[in-house]
Amino acid sequence: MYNSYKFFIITKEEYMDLDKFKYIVCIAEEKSFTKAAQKLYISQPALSQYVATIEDQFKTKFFDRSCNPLKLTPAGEIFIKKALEIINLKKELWRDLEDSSNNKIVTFSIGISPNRSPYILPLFIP
Amino acid sequence: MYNSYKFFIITKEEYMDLDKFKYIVCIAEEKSFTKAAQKLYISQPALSQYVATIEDQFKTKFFDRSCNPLKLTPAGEIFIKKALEIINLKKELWRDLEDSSNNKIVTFSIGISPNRSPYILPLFIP
DNA sequence: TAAAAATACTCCATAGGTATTTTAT
DNA sequence: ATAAAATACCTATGGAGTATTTTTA
Repeated sequence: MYNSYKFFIITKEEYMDLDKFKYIVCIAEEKSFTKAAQKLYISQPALSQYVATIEDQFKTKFFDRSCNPLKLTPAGEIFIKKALEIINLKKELWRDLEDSSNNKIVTFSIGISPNRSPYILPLFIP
Repeated sequence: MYNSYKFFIITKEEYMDLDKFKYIVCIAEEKSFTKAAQKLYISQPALSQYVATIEDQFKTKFFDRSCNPLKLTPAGEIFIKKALEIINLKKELWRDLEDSSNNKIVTFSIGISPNRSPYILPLFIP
């Protein structure tokens, strides 16, 4: 008879910082780590390390550094495409929440006679 | 004559960890910080702190804790809705990259006589 | 009064910095 | 030879833990 084992495979969850997707996008735009780092106000090594980390996570290279200027790999293309969609949704999220937050702030009650309100209230609507 | 000043307003960029969006979703589903924390395999205080941080960033509350079970605020509803879309796009990103990665792995060359290839090659195509 | 969320603190993992080396034109 | 990316190493921020104190039904 065989022993029975239970394995709990702890897969360290990938780390996905939405705001750093723009790092990859910026490198692709600038076609350079150094220039992208300047635009992003971070150091070039920090950017290289970030890319290395995320490339390791996906077990793929996003950039072909063997040519100058560097260019996107097919995986890089895929990443950029979806990343832009995600970044866009994030912006929508921010906008929606700011809208709702602003609406909340300007929510107030006006004491006004019912027969005059049709003339006054439209003035408040932009 | 007045002195002239230059102000560099450093707005600490919001921190958006895509993978933690599910924290908010989970709390909404479980209607409880404690239960959500258990499901997420983190401590309840860690979860409370995360929510506090992100609520501060958005300057809005996502949950109304004044009732039991707690419920989503309007801002919370907005967050969940967009967060689910973003989480879904993230899954697509993973899937797309894994697809491309798998394709790369199985890319190989076969030495085969041209006249036999029409019969053999189809066997490799799923 | 009991269950759940918030607070206080501590610790450590890691993002990002500087200095340097390696690589590619 | 020069410019750009990678590597080595260090520091400090903040995410997550334990212990404890408010809350609210």
